[in-house]
Amino acid sequence: MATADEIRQVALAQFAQNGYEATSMREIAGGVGIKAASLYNHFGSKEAILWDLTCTALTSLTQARDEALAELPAEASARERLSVFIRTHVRFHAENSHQAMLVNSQMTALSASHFQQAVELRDTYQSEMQIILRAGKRSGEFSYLDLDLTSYAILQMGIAVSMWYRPEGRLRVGQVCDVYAELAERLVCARDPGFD
Amino acid sequence: MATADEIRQVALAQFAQNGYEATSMREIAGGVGIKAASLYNHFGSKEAILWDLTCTALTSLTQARDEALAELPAEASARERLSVFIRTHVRFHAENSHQAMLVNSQMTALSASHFQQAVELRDTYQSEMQIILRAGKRSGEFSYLDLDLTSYAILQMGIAVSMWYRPEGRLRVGQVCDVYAELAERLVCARDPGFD
DNA sequence: GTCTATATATCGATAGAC
DNA sequence: GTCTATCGATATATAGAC
Repeated sequence: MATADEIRQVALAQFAQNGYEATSMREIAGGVGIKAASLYNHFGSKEAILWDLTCTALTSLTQARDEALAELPAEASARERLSVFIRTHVRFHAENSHQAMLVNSQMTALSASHFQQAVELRDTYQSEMQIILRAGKRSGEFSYLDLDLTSYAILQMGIAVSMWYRPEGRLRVGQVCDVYAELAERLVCARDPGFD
Repeated sequence: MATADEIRQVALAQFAQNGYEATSMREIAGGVGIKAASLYNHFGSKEAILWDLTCTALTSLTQARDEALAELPAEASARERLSVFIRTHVRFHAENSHQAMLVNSQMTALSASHFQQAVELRDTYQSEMQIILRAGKRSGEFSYLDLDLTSYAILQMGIAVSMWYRPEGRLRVGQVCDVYAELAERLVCARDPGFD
């Protein structure tokens, strides 16, 4: 593997587990097997590493969701779209917990400019959930009290999976996705679109 | 206010907003209006401040929940108990967002011994949710696929309120509690206990 | 591209005067 | 209980040899 990628891998694990501020360039270098000064041949600063990792995490998450939704037929119901979204969302947070924890708790360590860009990427990702919820209410499939709060609740349930899921645990990742798809449908009182 | 309490107030805000590692003793002292060395007349170390704040936050949260549940009659239904729990939970996270964010993202900065004690306090708090969910399933009020995941989901929805709720926002805290009580009931398919 | 050596700054914490 | 002064460690980052 290229050295830059080894640095990404080690830094991601350490930032996610111990926090950005609590991780030193020496510790990252030690994990790679080089000296701290050599890191600067690959990244201009410590913050540049964090920004690289944050960008990759947010775009990977969005791309995974977009690819999954693109496989649905154009006439797919809101219920189907919600199911695909939440399953991809939960699977990503289970299988990429370090990337998820980085985005969830280390973004404040970014520079002001990078932080703003990261917030925009995250908001773009989350806005698709509200589009689906609105469409489902319009079609009569969904019923909910508040769009913002319901969308936050659905997304947050899945984000938390990154904090407890372990591959060797009681449930396979597919089972976890099944449960959360059911929970999300309950939050919007999902009904079959042909119910009327 | 006693100086120790002023230190608690300033440190809580700075730890929650910028993170424990990113906050220096000089910055805390500056917020109080004293010099960094004077902090050590009130707390033995920086970690002692974090531990003090974490303990207070976790016991306050548990106490608020216990007091609210204690006001219910002994024969209260699981549905009523869930409603009181989630409303107290959400209200605390909305009105004490700094304490909530401290517990949610700075606990890893504690010493190993203190971290373990904090995890136990948090688990004790969360276990009551599972007791209510089990009772509701037994009585036929609730229906859910997985106890652990459903309880995580309910608690996590409310925890996230601390990250976005603003007193000057669109909804009063009471309205937010109403919406989340409804969302929690949906997650367990809550029905009136006298339905059969 | 990695190394040693180092610059410069800041960290948590202590000593001792007042 | 607050202050000034400072210790020793460690931080990010750079310079220059190889």
